[in-house]
Amino acid sequence: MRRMTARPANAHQGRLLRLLRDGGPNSRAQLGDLVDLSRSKLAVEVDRLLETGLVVADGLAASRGGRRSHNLRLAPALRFLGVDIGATSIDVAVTNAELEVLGHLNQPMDVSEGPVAVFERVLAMAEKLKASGVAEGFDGAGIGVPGPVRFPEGVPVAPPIMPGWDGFPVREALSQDLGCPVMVDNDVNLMAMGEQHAGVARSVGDYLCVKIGTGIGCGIVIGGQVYRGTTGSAGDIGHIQVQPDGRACACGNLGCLEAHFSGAALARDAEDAARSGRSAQLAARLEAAGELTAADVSAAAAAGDTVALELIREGGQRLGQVIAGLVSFFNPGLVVIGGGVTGLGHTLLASVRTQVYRQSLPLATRNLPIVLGELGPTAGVIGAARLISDHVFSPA
Amino acid sequence: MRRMTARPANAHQGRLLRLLRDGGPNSRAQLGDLVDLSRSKLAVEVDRLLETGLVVADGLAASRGGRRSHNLRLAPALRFLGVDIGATSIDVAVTNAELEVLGHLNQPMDVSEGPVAVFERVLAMAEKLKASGVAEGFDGAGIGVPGPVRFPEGVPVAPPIMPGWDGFPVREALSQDLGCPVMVDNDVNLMAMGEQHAGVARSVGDYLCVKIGTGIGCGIVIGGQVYRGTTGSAGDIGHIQVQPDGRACACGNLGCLEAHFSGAALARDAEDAARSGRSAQLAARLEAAGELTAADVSAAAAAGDTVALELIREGGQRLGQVIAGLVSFFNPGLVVIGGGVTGLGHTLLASVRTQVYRQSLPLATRNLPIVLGELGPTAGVIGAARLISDHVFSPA
DNA sequence: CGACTTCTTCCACTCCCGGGACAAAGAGTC
DNA sequence: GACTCTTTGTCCCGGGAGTGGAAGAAGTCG
Repeated sequence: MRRMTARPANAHQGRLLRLLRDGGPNSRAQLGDLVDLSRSKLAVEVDRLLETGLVVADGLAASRGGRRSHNLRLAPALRFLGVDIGATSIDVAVTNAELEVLGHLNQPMDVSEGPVAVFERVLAMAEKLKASGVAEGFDGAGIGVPGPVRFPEGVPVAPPIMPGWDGFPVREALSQDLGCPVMVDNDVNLMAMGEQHAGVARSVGDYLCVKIGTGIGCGIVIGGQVYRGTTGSAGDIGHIQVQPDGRACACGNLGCLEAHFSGAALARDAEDAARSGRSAQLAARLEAAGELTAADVSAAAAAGDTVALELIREGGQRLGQVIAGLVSFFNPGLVVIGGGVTGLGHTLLASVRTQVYRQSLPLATRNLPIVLGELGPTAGVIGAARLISDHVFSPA
Repeated sequence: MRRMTARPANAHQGRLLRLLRDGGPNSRAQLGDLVDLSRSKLAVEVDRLLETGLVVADGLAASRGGRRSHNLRLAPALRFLGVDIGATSIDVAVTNAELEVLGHLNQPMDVSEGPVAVFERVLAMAEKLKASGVAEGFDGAGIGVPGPVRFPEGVPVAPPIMPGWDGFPVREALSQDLGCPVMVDNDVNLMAMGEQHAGVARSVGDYLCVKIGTGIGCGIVIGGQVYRGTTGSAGDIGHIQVQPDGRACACGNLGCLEAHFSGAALARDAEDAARSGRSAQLAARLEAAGELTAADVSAAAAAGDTVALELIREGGQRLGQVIAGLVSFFNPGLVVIGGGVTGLGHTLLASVRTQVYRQSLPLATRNLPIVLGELGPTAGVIGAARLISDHVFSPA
């Protein structure tokens, strides 16, 4: 069932919609303070938005000393679908027009099973959310995939960890199935947008968002906009060399960051440590589970296991080395570290900070916060919703 | 003598001025094809520009099959001053409104002599150019300095190689002395703008411009605009670590790129090679001149000296290592290498290319040209003129 | 209850802009 | 050289967008 969502007729209306999205319900007068339009003009545009149904009246606003104003808010029935496809799991969430998460599902699934199987699952999860009553239909969907994307077309290109996805028309296909507008982007970029919208990066124009999961990627935000590079592969820092003649990487080179530090590398190192008997804790966990993950390392470290701590510390140093270079080059106003292994938390952060503050130039690091993402697994889905809402809230 | 240059009254006029600057003289009709304005509107704006004197009529245009059109061109008396202050020399040039260089002077001078002495010299050079008849006054001046700049104010901040320049109000002071608008930027950024305006980077939106001089810097161009970072120090890649526990750098760290490869490092390596007797050629040059520079290495390499070639090859490898990382991160559409040691030319280029194509991901390098800058020492001054012309040709 | 403030609506006026009509100037053809 | 066709420049009209003032509605505060 196709749902015809109205679109703003001009840039002013788009601006107003985004203000209502980011700032919540607001009165006409307050909007007037923000947008620099004459009262009459503002009234006209608001009336048109009310006509389209994108905006509705919502009671009286608090008085500012005189006549009380009527509040405006985005249509409460608007729903966006945020989908974050990771290497080994899928997150699907439903948000309202203000991008508040109303329902969120997570299921393990290997992305290598291919686009058809994955999207079958995604659609099933979306149906489940609908059935739970949080949505009747969707006005747009944002999709994140763990690899480079040709953004305008919404098609993955040459994704290393996603065999079978190269060239699959994700945007086209899902737009058909869901009956609503769809945008596709790299999962890291979406995390960056999520942290910017609702997380630690609010009010920062230029920043970097490093996501450590199965691999490592970096979202680049410039002037509030995600920068994607010439072919859509910007931020692909997992294969920067951190050690000449270092470990062999799946990409064919030696010493890549990902080979030395990432969810996958950490798990392998931990298993090594367990088998060689260097860490009793890790050995016990290996015994119990049959395999180790980054989460096990995190737990062991929290329990005081020195080998686990050392692994994290060393990884943070590698990561810090790369980030230091990027900071010198890009001079961001903030660095956010997030992703699956954020559980490593402050041990990792301390190690990264030490390395960056030591290696980068003082001018670039003087006021540079390096922090953990605060949204965890919802960063991706919120970013996805944000992506598509930017699209829906822009004139066609 | 203050020269009051008119400014465009609106964005349309600015657009037209920049079109005339970049495309040369043009007829109304051709401009109409480019700007998507109605003929009436275009006529009005052109008339106003003619009134201000920024644009003048210039004979008849070639016929396109019907009535011939009158050509328009930017006022032939407009003059921009481009100043490129390097670590050890100063370039000053005068351009017309189309940014063609009408006169160019170069003098050796050490930037460490301080801003007052340097600008005295700059003003003298500007006077000399005036005296030679290429200009009567200046409608704007762009200044490049070898260090980070707080761009909006036009003030150098914490420049490592420019003691005494920190906080010196360059823009303010020169604007007073020259009696025209002045903009200040990092020399590397100006080189990037120069190569974009008149060099190899025409028609490329996102690219990197690596300048190798006494130090090493990198201009970052995104969507045709220079990116300067949060504090104006973006592109400062000279102190990215290329070797853990490598050579000591003036900045206090170990293994910085600049310590291993730059004009200064190359000269030092060459002297070592000469003294230790490994290279007869270099020894002879050292004997003759008393000291060696990057140019000597370049000349020796051209003459077939294997030690010099090896130095260049090794340096290119270091540089390529860093560029490979930046390419993965930034995914540019082009990489330009320029600066004083471009004389090292194709030996260096080959070495860099090898390293980048081997280390970066195929998706990022698939269509990535890595080339030498084609403007040489004029890139900086043209970029400076471009900077200020963008300012002058924008509505106030 | 009255003075003052804030918010909303209405309206007249201005300005911008697009497009059509027309004239001017050239090219090409016979 | 006359004629047609095309391109270019100019003029004018009408529609639409936007501004700011004024008046009215709905509050607060003393």
